[in-house]
Amino acid sequence: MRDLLSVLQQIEPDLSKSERILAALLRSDAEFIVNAGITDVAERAGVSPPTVTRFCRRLGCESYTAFKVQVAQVTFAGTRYLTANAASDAPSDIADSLLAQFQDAAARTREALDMESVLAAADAISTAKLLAAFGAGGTSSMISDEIQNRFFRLGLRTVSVTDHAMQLMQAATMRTGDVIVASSVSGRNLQMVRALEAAKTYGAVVIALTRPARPVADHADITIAIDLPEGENILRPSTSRYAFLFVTDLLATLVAMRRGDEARENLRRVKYQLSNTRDLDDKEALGD
Amino acid sequence: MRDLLSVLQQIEPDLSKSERILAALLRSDAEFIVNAGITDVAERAGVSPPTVTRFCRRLGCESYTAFKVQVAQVTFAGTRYLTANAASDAPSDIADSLLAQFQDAAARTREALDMESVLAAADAISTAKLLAAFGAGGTSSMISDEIQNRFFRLGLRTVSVTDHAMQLMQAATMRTGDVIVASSVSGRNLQMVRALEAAKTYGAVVIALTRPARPVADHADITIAIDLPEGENILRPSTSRYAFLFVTDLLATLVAMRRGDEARENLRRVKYQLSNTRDLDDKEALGD
DNA sequence: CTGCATACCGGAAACCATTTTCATTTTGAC
DNA sequence: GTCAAAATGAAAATGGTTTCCGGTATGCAG
Repeated sequence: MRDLLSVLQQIEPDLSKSERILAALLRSDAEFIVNAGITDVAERAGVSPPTVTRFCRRLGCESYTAFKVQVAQVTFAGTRYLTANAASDAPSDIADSLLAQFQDAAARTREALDMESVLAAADAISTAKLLAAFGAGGTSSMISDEIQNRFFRLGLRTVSVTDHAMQLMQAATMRTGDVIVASSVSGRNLQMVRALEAAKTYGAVVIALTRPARPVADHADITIAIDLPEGENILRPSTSRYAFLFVTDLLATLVAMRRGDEARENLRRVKYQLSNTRDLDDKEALGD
Repeated sequence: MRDLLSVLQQIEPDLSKSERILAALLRSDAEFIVNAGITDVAERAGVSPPTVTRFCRRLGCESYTAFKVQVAQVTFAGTRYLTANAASDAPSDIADSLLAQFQDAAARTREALDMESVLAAADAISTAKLLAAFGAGGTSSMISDEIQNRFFRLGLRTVSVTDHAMQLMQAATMRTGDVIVASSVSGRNLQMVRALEAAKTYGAVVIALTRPARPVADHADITIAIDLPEGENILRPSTSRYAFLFVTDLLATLVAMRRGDEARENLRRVKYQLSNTRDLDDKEALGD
């Protein structure tokens, strides 16, 4: 099933004036359309009902009703985004709005993701002799540790370094065939950049998970761009952690598939050792 | 917005015979309903159109059209969940399916969340003299560190302890007014349980983020139940990290709101010190 | 500038799906 | 068995959607 909004994007140039008004309305207030009849939509857009019908046909829908159904589907995630600002201070509204933010952050990240860089990164990582994860500061160091946690299970020699001095020292020991995954939310971690430069002179490949067009990205061989707007409420935790975590998971999954049997064998061993000492169910998750 | 299927579940016992037929049809072939008119649905179910209208009203919908829109939404979420098994090995399909898994994990967690325990936990944490985060193993230790990362910013004395021996030692030093947040994905971390027991004898309040009805939950004063089914594909990272992270964020936000000005002042200080030493934009996110 | 062809749009009528009304049937209690 | 209440469907009424068609704008050629 193709997505209504992407169809719209595609045929936008061919649209007439009235149809563009409808397109704008669809984008700005899809929820209204879902809850309104064709006459309401027509009136609000200042066009006639037949024009609305024609607009729906253009988007590949049989009828206005079919169109409405499709709008309902694509905006399901979207309406959640609208509630990203909590309706009230009531805890359950806050929970809803955090959930919306999280879902939105993940969806946007996935949407903006450049698969070619992801693939290039997965290729590099899956054959790395040593994988070093760099990151400093709340989110970035968490991601760095998480990278270590995910990749050592796949049989890769992995180390997480979250201390600038140690990053520089680690960099000094690296050589051709080694890979660094450098995470930086701001993209401006200059001390880390120094370590990356050093590592590159010794032949390591640098993969950056960071904002594009910033120092960290500029010094990387492969950049996976993650560029989320930060929320305005200082009391709210930032959503970028979810974006970084999502990319980490994607990389881990792709690398696991590339390494196939070896990854499976290592995961099995980890699980076996855990269940041996900790008396867990066989079905228990890895990694508590 | 309430979920149609959960409403259905709730009122199922009160339904009449014809309505049950419709309920069964809705569950078995929602897609058909989305693409059909009321007469088609009526015919297929062997009932009359008015009965269908009444059925929609019972489910809280204004009209059949409104009902159809809602069905479209829930089934869309459903198909997303179904695509959690990637359509193919193509990286972008895998990305989509990971995204679907996480969105689903987060939504389920939010749905199942017991707000009363969350509130009780937020109350306890916001007045804690010392906050100790316990956790061991991949996800749980990550969450433990993350709790430290989030709460120290709010002006709480916070420490993360991810080592069993240290947990026991930490527990021995705790007293009334102190709070422990214990994370355990499996809920069976027996060594941690020992530390929790010790801490309780010295008067600390224990909050557990874990599966219900397992040792860790049984030894907690407040349990926030997080109970996600684990995926079957061993190469896939588990989704429980997102669930735990979501709950952590929610707690952090609620505590931040309770602590109000003090939280704001501490966040401002952290930001100020960072921008002082690191030459960041003023608009930069906290916590890179 | 004019005339023509084309595309676009809206009014009104036709059409069709949905809903309401109301009579009938079924169910269940006494 | 009888009655009341609930459930159901037939048919009419309603209201929303689509089709048809004519008017208007736009662009192009002469």
